[in-house]
Amino acid sequence: MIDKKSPMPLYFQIEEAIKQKIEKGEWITGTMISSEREFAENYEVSRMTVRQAINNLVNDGYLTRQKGKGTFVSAKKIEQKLLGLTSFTEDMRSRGYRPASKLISFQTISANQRLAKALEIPENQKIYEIKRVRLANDIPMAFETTFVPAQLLYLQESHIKEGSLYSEVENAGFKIDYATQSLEASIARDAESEILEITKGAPVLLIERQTFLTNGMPLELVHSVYRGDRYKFMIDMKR
Amino acid sequence: MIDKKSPMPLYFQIEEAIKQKIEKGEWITGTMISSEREFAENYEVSRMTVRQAINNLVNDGYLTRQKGKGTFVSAKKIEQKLLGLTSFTEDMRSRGYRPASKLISFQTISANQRLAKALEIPENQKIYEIKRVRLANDIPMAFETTFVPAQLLYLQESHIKEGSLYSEVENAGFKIDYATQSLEASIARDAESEILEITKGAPVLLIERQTFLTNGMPLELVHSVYRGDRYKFMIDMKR
DNA sequence: TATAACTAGTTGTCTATACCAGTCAGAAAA
DNA sequence: TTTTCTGACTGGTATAGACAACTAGTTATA
Repeated sequence: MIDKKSPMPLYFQIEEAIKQKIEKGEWITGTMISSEREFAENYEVSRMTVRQAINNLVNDGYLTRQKGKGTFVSAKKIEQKLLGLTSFTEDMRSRGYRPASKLISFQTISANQRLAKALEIPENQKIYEIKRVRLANDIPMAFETTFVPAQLLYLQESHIKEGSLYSEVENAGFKIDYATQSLEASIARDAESEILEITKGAPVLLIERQTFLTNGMPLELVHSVYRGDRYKFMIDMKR
Repeated sequence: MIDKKSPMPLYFQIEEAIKQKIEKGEWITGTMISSEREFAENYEVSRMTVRQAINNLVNDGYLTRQKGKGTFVSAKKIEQKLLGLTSFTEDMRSRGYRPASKLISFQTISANQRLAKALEIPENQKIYEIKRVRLANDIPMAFETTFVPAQLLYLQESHIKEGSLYSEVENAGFKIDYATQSLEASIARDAESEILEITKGAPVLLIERQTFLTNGMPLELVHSVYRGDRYKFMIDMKR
């Protein structure tokens, strides 16, 4: 259950164990979980370690504490879904599609004024330009161009083809923090209509996303052209 | 500085002290703050107490930790802007436009199957249908159709014309909690192109929003058609 | 000169313990 | 029977210390 020799921190293992019980429905909303002292005894760890695990779950909204009473499973929150800063892959999976990508081009270019500003780097600095077609069940869904400052991490074509960009980012020790997006309706241009296999003049959804790391540095600028006939952008917002 | 006799927890006092330095600009973005051991010594508390204070500030986005290096002041927080569940009026104001509305029609209709489902009411129940043109600096920006269950609150044409729908909702003692939205690109149909003063076939952004109250009841279903050439939907998301 | 080992500093994890502050049920007192 | 108190539970705060993992600069070594 809990492996004291594992390189994973004990509190993290406990955290995952509790999270699983909740997500598997074993502990439903309102269930009072074991007390901190009970956990400590069962897992043979100190109470403070249990508290660290529970703290994280409280912060993530899985649990709520009540002094003198106990710790309870929260109502399943929209917030998990909320504000989903998701990748194309996650997004499509959650819709029940099989996501895939086709790399169109991968090259290193010099930042023009607009890119330099968006990525907060000096002009003419090197950046990667990644062009991909995004597929859902083998049907073209979007044409995506990603710009990443080359100084931030070293990328090769194989990284893009085999893994996701975001896993490379995490390998490099960075963490994604937030993004600002803009969405607008437009009309497919020649090149886009061909790649997306739609007629010229068909409606498309243009999405531009700027992603930031926890240290405040911009990670990427992504320009996407989604097929208007196949893609709906879904979002939940809380007051 | 820190009052050990105060009923306020020590970690909370330390938390506030650090937060103040950041908010007053004394510690700017990127500043490395004192190490946990230094704080502990200065304040004459244990390191774990300092950690609790810093933990909270990290969770709130004020600080970021880097193992082996130190703890640093984060880039400006964006959470306030985040999560904007805003009305058209607020949205336009924040962009520097002068918002206005023109009421096209106001009537009571019976819920068809789709509306009944979206508003979680029995079929054929009465609902208000409000059609409005939304203007920014007197230029048509969107054509909006709102559906509200009549049982929820009593509405008159004057309410819509003079005040906002949301203020009526609050007067009735309800509180808006969250909304789910979908956005997609499309093409202006005849009626829409006329009202929005654009050519037929011009790109438009279709936004459908379902708003829920704190008690979980749906308040409204809003279907909007925004001009693709004038409107960009902006959103910030946090990981 | 280049490389490896060391060192002092940082945050990260974990322990064992203590006492405080609410909650609630059952025992004792009215 | 009703009220009050007590005790055993809950999470909340705080301590002092230990060692691990990582960073960056310095020193010793090949």
